[in-house]
Amino acid sequence: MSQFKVISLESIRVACKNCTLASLCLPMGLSPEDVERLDEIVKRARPLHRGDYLFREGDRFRALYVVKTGSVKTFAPSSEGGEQVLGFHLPGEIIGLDAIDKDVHACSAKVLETSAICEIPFTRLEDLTATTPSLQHQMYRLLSKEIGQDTDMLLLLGKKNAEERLAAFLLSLSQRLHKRGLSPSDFYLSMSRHEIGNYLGLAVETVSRLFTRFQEDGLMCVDRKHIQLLDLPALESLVGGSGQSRRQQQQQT
Amino acid sequence: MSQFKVISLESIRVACKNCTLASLCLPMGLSPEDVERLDEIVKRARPLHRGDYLFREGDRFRALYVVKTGSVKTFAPSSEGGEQVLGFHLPGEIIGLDAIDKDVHACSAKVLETSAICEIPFTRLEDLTATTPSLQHQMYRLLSKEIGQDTDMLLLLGKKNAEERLAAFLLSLSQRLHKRGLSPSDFYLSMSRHEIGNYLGLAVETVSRLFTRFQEDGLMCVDRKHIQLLDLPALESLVGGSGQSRRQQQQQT
DNA sequence: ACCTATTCTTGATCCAGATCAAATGGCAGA
DNA sequence: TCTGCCATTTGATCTGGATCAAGAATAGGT
Repeated sequence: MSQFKVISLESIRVACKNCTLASLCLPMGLSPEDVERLDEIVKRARPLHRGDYLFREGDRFRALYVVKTGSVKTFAPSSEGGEQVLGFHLPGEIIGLDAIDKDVHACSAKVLETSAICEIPFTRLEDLTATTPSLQHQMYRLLSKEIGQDTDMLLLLGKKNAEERLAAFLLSLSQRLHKRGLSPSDFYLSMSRHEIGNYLGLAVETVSRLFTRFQEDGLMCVDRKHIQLLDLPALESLVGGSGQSRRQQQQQT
Repeated sequence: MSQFKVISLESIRVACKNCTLASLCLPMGLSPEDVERLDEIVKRARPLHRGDYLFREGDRFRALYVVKTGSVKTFAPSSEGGEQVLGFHLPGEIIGLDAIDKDVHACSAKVLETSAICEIPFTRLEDLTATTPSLQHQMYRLLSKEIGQDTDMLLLLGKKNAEERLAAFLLSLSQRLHKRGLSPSDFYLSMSRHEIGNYLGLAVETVSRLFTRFQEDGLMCVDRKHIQLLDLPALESLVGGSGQSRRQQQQQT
């Protein structure tokens, strides 16, 4: 029995060098030898299930996590009991970078559907990057990229209306899935309308109404959690801003 | 004349090891020898004036910038001509981390008042961190901290109302100035109401009205750009959320 | 000191999206 | 298959803060 378990774990043993997501993950641009060394510290890719936590707010920071398959949401408690969804993480995306500073997780990470997650002990990674300049550079880029993404989100929450936000959200998913070799126009939403609304700073009802409207306008086809984007260009022009909707605030400060 | 200039530049030559901001900046926690090495690559702390740019959106990324005195705002163009203020940067704070990933600045940085800025060529810094584990760790923490701050901002824009946003903004300034040895309750705002509103996702008029209201409520004293916070605890309880204002959306997704 | 442009303040009105309310539809568990 | 709970949708109403519209206070330039 315990032997079975070992075998089972071995069978799903991570192998960065064979991972189809390598080009999106840390190994990107590393030499084969460097990937080999990285491979040795990556701990496991055990399957987790909907509702499982990778870590909780307040947990000591130990490792970074990479989604191999499935999806994860991160969220932080807001004042007075509610929560703010901080992000949805798809295959190839790294979770936990925000905890390096304080050595404690300030948010929780919860698995949205059955997922395989790689775990990278941070101390060991740090040691490795100290002797592998290309990996160090990769880490800097990764951290920097995260900042850039947060910036995009600030722009979205600060300047865009409901319609633009949902369109941007759908396009973001589309683009990220596409990079992972999946269909950019046909996918499942592993998160609830509630979570989407929370993430985008909108009420559930608004999200629901927008899905309906986008469908009526022929932009997409919605069936429960199954989404088909029928008119990417139109969605892109929606995000661009203006379109025919209300005038935006033109602040030049 | 050119000799004068050289002397002048020399006189303001950065010396991390003597900098009063060292504990907030990169040298934090470095050994004297490491600081010495860092010192050698920091380029200058030339004085800049209101309206000067450290860099503009689209510029090639070359260096990180640290505010020594004064203040800087960073902002990105939003769709349709407006701009989104991304942050205000006070002494000891580092600017440009978001550009490492793409090697191009996605935002612009503009000086708000006469300021002294240190410039740290990134390539040289990166080389240095590769041979100085403590500095590498410092860099990771720095990048991570930036992500954490963006996260806080997402929470603010996604979940807080106008009153809470402005209170949070004032307290943030207060706390940051305090860390720099300045008064936490008496300071000047180097940015306009417009810029504050833009940053917080509010209209100028709303910011102005809130300043008036906070003053009427005895929370603070506003005279043009001169601010005195009279009741820090009250401001903190405002940020906390609830208070007596409208109920918040309690989303547990 | 004077003039002009800009920033800030204050008041009136409007509206996107939140909130409230209720019906419908899925799905997990027995 | 049935039951009950939760997610989603749809409709009606409400409201915080945006927008519109003037003044008032400042700062900068000459």
